[in-house]
Amino acid sequence: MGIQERKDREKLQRRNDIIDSAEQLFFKHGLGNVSMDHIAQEAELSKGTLYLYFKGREDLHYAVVNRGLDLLNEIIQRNHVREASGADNLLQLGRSYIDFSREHPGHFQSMMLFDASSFEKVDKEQSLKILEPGSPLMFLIEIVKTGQEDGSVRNDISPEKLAMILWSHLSSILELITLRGPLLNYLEVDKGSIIDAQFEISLNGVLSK
Amino acid sequence: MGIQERKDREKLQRRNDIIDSAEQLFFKHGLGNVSMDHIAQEAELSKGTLYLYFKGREDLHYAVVNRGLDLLNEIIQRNHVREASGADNLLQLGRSYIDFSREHPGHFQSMMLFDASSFEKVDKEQSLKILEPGSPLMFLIEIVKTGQEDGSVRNDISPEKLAMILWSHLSSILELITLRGPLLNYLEVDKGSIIDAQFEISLNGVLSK
DNA sequence: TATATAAAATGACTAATAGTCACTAAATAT
DNA sequence: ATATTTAGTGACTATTAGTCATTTTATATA
Repeated sequence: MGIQERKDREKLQRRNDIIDSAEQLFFKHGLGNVSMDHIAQEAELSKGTLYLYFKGREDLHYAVVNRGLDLLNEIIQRNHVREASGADNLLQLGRSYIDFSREHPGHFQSMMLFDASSFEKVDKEQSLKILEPGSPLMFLIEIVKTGQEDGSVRNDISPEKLAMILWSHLSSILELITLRGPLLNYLEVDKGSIIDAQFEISLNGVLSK
Repeated sequence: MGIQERKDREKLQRRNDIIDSAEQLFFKHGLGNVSMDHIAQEAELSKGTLYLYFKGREDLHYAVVNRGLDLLNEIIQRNHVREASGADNLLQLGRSYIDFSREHPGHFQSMMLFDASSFEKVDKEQSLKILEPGSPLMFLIEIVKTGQEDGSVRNDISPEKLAMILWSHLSSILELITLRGPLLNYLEVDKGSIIDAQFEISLNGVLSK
């Protein structure tokens, strides 16, 4: 039935239009300064319609986060070198994440500000993308495994644990730079060099000796 | 003038009573589920009175955070050994922070959930406690300096930078455990051992070789 | 084509809640 | 005893997330 297909396509399109509007406003005015009315107006729809496509504000926010994850994943996949060692790909993945935070600061902030505790408010269908194969985190775990197999990464700690540590470490520094710039300025810490330093420190602790 | 002194004392007392009430409710129901009306009721005051003592909700939240910082600082100072090497005190400070997150989970969460971007909403008077001498972060910087002087800590990176890295790294893992337990469970990562692993990794990268 | 049914969209309405302010009450000074 | 200053009150406003009875539009049917 061709009509149903078109309708599905249009529904998806409308959904994406709404995310476009939300994204644009979030990035422009900051997450906390954008109301559902505001988004509805931008999307040229009534507020009620937003709730036909999203469970609520958090669900819409998470849809934006999901786009960020897709973007990040693209960058990671693009820079991944199948033939390289696990260690090298680890380094590369880190660089990809840093690039992402620089090239898509809005998305990065949106991801950092997504409250972990509001997962229940997110529609189940899109809820666990972070845990799906192909997500940045899952891919990182795979790379750590590869590194442990080729001997370039220490194997006395489980790949999941190592991956979570690496991810948390890098995220925390990027968050520091993105959200707490004034603190770093006050302490006269250079933003570029702190990334390099953190990178060396935590990667070093993860590679084989 | 004795009357003025008593009044000042009573004012401070009232202020502390309000923080007590807020703290209690925050810890019991979670930060996001407590309204100003609720706090006023708990403190047996009218809502308007809260605004005589605090600039707004964020300011009150920060007052709770400030108490947490004081508590953390106490623990850090208690465990500090003046005669020990910088490296040893670094290790000790990390342990103190971990202890704090375990013994005062409410305060720890409250600190983690305090939005860095809302500093402007905080009363100037209590605003920059994090940057005052004697705060955990400033004390950490001092310890790193000591370590660099006694040769136990690498000195090719500024103490401020190293301190920020260490602080961010440990905070991120503790935040992971506190706010994203389900993720760790799903990945079958043990909470206790991930702390140990992260500790080893990031401390190792900071000590002299 | 005209009519019935289903799907999509609307926006006025409710509920919750942060913050304000004109007023009252209590404490202190004269 | 009265005036003045300080502390406290709670009804009110403004904002905004989310709902739902109603309307509009699109599709199916006769």
